[in-house]
Amino acid sequence: MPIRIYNTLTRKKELLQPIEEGHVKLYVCGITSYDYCHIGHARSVLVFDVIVRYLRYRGYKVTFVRNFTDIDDKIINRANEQHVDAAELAQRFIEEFYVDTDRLGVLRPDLEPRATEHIDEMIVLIRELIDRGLAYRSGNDVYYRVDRFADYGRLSGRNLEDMQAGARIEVNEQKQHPMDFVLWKGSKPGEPKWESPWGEGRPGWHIECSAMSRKYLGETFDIHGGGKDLIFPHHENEIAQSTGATGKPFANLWIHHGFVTIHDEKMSKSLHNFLTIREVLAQYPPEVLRLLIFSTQYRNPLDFSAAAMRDAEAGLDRMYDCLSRIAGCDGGGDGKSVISLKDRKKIESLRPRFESAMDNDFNTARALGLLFDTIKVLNKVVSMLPAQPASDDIELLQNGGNTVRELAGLMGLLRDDPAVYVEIKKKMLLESLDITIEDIEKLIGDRARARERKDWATSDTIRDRLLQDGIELQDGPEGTTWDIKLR
RNA sequence: GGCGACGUAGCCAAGUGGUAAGGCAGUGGUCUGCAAAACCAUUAUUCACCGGUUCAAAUCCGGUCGUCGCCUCCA
Repeated sequence: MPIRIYNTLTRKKELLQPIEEGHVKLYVCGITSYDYCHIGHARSVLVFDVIVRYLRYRGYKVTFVRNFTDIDDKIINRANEQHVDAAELAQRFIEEFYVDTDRLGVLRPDLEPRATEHIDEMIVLIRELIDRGLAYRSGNDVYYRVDRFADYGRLSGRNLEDMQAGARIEVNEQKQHPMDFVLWKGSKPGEPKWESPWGEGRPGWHIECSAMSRKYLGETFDIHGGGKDLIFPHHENEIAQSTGATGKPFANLWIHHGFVTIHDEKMSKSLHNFLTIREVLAQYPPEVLRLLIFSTQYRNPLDFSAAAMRDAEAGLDRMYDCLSRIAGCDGGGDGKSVISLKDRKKIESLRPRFESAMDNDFNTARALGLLFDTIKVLNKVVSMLPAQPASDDIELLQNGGNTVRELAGLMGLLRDDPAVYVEIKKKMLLESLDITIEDIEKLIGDRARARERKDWATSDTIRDRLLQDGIELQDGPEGTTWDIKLR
């Protein structure tokens, strides 16, 4: 079965047909490193993480390049505010980026080029554009001449007239056309700068991706990705630069994911409504955020809220509980199978159904639904099992559980041992409560003695008291266990 | 103003012509001293609204309303 991907350029789902048989070349726009990453960045990183993992699972070789923008106005401004060196600031937040993405269990790309390490390649590209009449020098800057590039606006579905009509751009005397964009910026005193044929300066934002993708993936490659907000102007300008310079198509497929919203508004630095990855991970296990993000197809908006995280957490618990239950079902005998043909088929057909969901534009929401659907059947089977279950049934359960875990793993889910997952969560939640494990255990002991004398009033008082602290008691055949009550 | 996306149960969310996946919450049951947890079962005659095409529409076409995004830095 072929993989179909929605292509922003054509607004249709298209078959993935790598230029080089079996080898997908993917370029994704990474962060500008001047601050901590928010969960919108997390979505970007996680969406491409699952895409890369899935393509590899499907047998493709994937060369995955994601850049760091480590020089730009925002970095310079922030560095000035904090009285630090711009390069140091950029380096620091690249390191913080790794702290966050490592905690999320994100695979590192094959190559992570930085803008400042590719100034020479950018200069070469700008020269080519000047030679072809697509760029011009103006003062200390170099600009791209948009009206010379016939396809300008194709990716974002606009034309120059429309854009000018609604443009909120300030008039710049240096530009021949208001929509022209800067390729090289002459530096002002005190700013980071590099030598160039046009004097000291620094590159414009868009040119780095054209230069670096060309260097590592070639003039034409398979997939270029990023957030929807990059379609215009960033990706539009990349196409103008790259195709302008080479005369060849740039990327064949463009993947753009939707935004994370809060109260249905886009999360962004300028609106000050963002939550950083680390703020969220201080409250929830990383896989909860992954589950939330993959519960919606990547192109749709995703509204973040505590309620949504709670739901995701409950769902993840359900997944782990199922695995843990299956792990407890060992020792098959030669009893009769209790699994119906229908249930057996459902369990055994998970993989092809999962693949067909993912083949259809990486529909993780549907894929997760299939996983839960299988979990429902697995749970049912476990509950039907007699004392001496048939070894065939045990084998089917274990295979089913293993398949669930393997496929969930493509989304970076169910990677913990179920028992470990529970422990980590308990520890995390206990830290936010005003009670120690010793206190809890002492009260459980008191209550056990009360229960022995059938003093239900005392027993219930203790239980209620603990519940007020967020501790939930569970009486079982082997004594009383406790758990943190979910938010 | 231009361009685009979306509107499916209380909430989230699949479904892109063949008679509504899944999760959370709710309800009933099993279990329990009573609970909780867990498991099982169950929950939309209907897909914003109005028209049209079709044997058949949540899915296609036209219109209306609503929400959001891009056109400035943004994942």
